[in-house]
Amino acid sequence: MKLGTKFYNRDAKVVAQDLLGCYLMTDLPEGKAIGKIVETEAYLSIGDLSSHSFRGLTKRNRTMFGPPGYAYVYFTYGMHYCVNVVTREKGVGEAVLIRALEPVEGIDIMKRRRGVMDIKNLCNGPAKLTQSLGINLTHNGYCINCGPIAILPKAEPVEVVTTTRIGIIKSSDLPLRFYIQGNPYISKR
DNA sequence: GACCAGATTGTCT
DNA sequence: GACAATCTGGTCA
Repeated sequence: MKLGTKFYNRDAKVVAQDLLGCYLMTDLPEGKAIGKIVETEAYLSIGDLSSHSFRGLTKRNRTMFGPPGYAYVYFTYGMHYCVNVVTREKGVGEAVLIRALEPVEGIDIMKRRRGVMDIKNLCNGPAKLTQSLGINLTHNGYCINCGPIAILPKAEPVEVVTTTRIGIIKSSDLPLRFYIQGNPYISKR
């Protein structure tokens, strides 16, 4: 079973919760790397001042306004990449930011790419997991499950906790951050 | 463990 | 010209 357009073409806050427990995989020449999604955040198109899509379509965020089920990768703070999954129909501008993974496969590759030995420190942050999985700007706009980036369905149901988002100033009071209850691999702060 | 500053560049005002 | 959906390494306790 594969997660199709129907799965992604829903409210970002619904998709964000449903993605918890699913597996994010990259299959690059270096090798395969898989992690379980344990933390996400939803970014909406209306009333969400911190969403990149809030000010309308720009060169940078055009992927967010594309069809659902695509990877939106952006560059920030002069040195970091973050991955999102686009939700809703083309032109809406909603996405789910993937904030943390629990390493499952290809851990040696992740360690090499990160230069860190501690497993708990490989994917517990949005910029860390992109580095571990080898994701960069060239993957922006890729269709998920038709390229080197794939998302696999969850193996078992998970217990979801809802809180406010992290690392932003505007609209930081909205309850749009979700993570798996009790999982040791989430980012903290 | 908690708090603080620095890195570094694309993008928007 | 200012700032950003962040991380790391330092200091102090």
